[in-house]
Amino acid sequence: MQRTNFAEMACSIARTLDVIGEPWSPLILRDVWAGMNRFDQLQADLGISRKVLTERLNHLVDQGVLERHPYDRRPRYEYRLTTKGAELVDLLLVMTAWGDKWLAGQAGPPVLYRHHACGQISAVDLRCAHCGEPMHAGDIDPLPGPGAAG
Amino acid sequence: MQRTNFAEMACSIARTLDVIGEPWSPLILRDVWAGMNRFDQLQADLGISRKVLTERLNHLVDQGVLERHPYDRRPRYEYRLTTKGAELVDLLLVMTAWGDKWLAGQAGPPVLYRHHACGQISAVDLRCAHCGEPMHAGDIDPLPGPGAAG
DNA sequence: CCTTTCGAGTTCCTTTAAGAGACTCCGTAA
DNA sequence: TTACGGAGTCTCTTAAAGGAACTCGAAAGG
Repeated sequence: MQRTNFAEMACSIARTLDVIGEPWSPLILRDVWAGMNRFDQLQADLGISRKVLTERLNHLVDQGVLERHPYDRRPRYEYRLTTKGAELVDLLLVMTAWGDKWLAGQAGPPVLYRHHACGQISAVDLRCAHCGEPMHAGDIDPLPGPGAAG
Repeated sequence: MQRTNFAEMACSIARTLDVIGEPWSPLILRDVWAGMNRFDQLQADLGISRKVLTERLNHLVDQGVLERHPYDRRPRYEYRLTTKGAELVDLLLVMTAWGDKWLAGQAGPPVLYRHHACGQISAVDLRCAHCGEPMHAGDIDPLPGPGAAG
């Protein structure tokens, strides 16, 4: 497909999609976060085509989400999350919470998260960074910002 | 392309991607949330192909994320978020927060959100649903859950 | 020294999806 | 009776995903 370029849109959602919106990219991020750092590990775990994996890894490195670290005298690299990439994992946590609630069915969630601070199995909850109260779709009004188009 | 089916994977991230992971779907959701409820409005605002818009809307309705509401005696429908869909907007808020921080550049965020509870321009912050402390990539350990594969 | 092996890509080919734009269909209004 | 508006549908071109075989470089082993 000749895909539309989301990066140029005056919308942070579209721009974020340009970084991790392609098929497989969020799952690659998930795996790297979970400690799968090498090409063949990722390829085997995901069952992704090697060609596509190469493209995705290059893109994620170009975008500053992943870094290549040599681990051998041969040209061998591990992929690790940058700070920018680690903060993208928040997105995965929210996807997990939504998928667990709406798509897991009788079997229940495939993965549970234990929170270090309290030691409990838990999920993420969205709060206002300013007042700490819940912040969801119906709790906010969008306004044009400084970077608005036009 | 013959795309891999994410819905069957034992992973809530993959399953969520099966619902809104296709190109354009998050932007359609954004527009519907912002009050663009009709086919031609969406098509004009996004610049998306009519064929692809039809496919995406059908899929989102099938998945229970959007609902069709007749608004005319002719076969005319408005698309509205279901509860399931409105909760997906959380994902968009997190994408916005990340994009605003890492991709907005000098111009600043294209859109600002005012929080009803406190009246301030703010962004979302992830907290543990159990203890209320911050919950991010480094604050948790994944464990196998009841719906784990195999 | 010659051959294997291993990990990380790269190349080639087929299939499927996105983009673009014209066309259809149906009720209403002029 | 014709024109119009809104929501799709059809067709064709281009690009991307899947799959599998191939390459390449450094080490290891006989």
